[in-house]
Amino acid sequence: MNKADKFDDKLQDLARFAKVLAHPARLAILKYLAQTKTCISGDISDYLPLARTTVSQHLKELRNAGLIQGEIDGLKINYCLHPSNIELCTRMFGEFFSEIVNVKVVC
Amino acid sequence: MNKADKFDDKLQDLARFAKVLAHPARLAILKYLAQTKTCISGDISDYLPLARTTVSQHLKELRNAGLIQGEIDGLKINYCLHPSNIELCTRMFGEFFSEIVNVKVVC
DNA sequence: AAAATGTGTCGTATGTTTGCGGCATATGAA
DNA sequence: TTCATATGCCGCAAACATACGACACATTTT
Repeated sequence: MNKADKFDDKLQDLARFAKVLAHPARLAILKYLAQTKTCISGDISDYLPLARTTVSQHLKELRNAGLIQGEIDGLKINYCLHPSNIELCTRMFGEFFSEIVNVKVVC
Repeated sequence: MNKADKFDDKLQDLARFAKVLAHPARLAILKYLAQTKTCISGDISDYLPLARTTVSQHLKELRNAGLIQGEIDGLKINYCLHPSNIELCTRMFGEFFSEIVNVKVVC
């Protein structure tokens, strides 16, 4: 029943990124990681009003989308932003918006 | 069970915009409207591989988010982008990305 | 007045997301 | 070896999104 795959690849990729960004917890995690440079999953669940497992799931989605990466450090996992993919995402949104912003309109 | 409202207002607003953009059909509609300047719902469902009612629902979400507007013209409704809100959305994403892009990272 | 047209809303089936407790695993400390 | 810690994955329940046919409604056209 999902017809999303009948659309242009570029739009699908952008929609996938948008979906990952479509939850305040994930936006908050990205901002937090931008501040802290790196931190562990437990720090994030202390910081956010969410259970540890819930944060873990959000981290998974961010990782799947390539927006963050994790580095194992003994018992802990240090999470960081994934700069090149953040940049790709930034560029893709920028390009999309440039196509629809400042369009003269009739109504 | 929805804890999304425990987050910062700004992040919630951005997440709401992201959610609307998180479907290729809605991205396609926005691009199509940017091209055509204005068109009716039937034109869009002819253009996209979706049923008329499905398009109608997507249009509703875009309208609710303020990204498009409709003007009644007799029997038809001419849809257009909503330039000021598109610009707001562009700005909000731009601001968010500027906070997380080009962050030096340790892993 | 009757038919055609362009839309919107409703109901429904199916699929996806969200939040979380419980369990498993893996590293490090006692 | 035994215990504590950090984390991930599983499974569930509730909520939400997606797609669409059937219907209703208003405005044109005939």
